[in-house]
Amino acid sequence: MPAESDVIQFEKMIMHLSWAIQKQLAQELIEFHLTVPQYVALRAIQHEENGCTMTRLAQASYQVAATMTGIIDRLVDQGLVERVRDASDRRTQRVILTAAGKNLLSQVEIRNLARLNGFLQEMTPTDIEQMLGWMQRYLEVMVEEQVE
Amino acid sequence: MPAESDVIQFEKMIMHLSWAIQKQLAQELIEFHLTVPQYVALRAIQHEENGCTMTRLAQASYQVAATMTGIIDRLVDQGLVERVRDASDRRTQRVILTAAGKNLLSQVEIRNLARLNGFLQEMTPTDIEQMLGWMQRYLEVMVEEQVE
DNA sequence: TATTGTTATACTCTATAACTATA
DNA sequence: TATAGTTATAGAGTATAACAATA
Repeated sequence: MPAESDVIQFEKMIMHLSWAIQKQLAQELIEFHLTVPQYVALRAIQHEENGCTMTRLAQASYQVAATMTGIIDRLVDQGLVERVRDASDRRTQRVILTAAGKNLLSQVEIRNLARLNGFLQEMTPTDIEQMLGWMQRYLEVMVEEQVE
Repeated sequence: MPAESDVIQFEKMIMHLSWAIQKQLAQELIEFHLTVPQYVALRAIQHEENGCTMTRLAQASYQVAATMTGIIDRLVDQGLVERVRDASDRRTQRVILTAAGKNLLSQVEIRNLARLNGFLQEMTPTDIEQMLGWMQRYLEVMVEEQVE
């Protein structure tokens, strides 16, 4: 059983850090003319092979479908994604990345990885494995179990 | 030097986790009629002895002063904080928690700590110390150095 | 009837620029 | 002049409810 003071400090750190990371990400995305929710959506689309349906996109982004509509509208306006009607089920929209969208995502990724190296170079491979495992576990216990 | 694939996986995990934590926090705060920025502000005020100035509050929340005005307005409307003019410098506002504000914060804290215990009980005290150290270091290297 | 997605609406968050009051 | 804070404005994100099209 963990010490009470450690739990309190842990809670404080998680709150501060997750907020700070999001605010700083927002800052960095400005030069790419992206907001954080837009970036989250782009990455969700990127991880799907044949385009991502709006329902899937909403789930992956922890958003309501109506919210996604607005976010995708703005990405379409910027020419970063396109909506394609599914042939087999004409209710479904498949959102796909354009060439410009893929290009922009890889630029942001390069930037992210370069910055992250500054932190990870202090760590041993074992440290990194351990952190990855803990973050994965945190996600399972603290987030995914809650979203029932 | 860390493996390339670990860096990529780490970046992916940090992005996903910090976003997921914030979205889930937002979800939990609904029943307390709070938004995440409001909660962040309340906690910043809590950590100051004699009330928190708007400028300090903006810094602590990584926000612009004008944004804080609106957030504090809504907290005042809810009766959770009050604005008090500083006697020595009448330009300065000191924002303080009301009894209701303190009470609400402690309710949220109880909830947070209870949930966190589910995760931390799997960990040894050494694990927790190590995670705290890494999170602290991440904050220093990846966030605070950037906010020059 | 159920599902997919959008539209309408109302409110919060956000930054920029212009402003007021005080130092 | 400089600083602390607010107001005005415009746009993005957010959820709820009502809706259209398709299954």
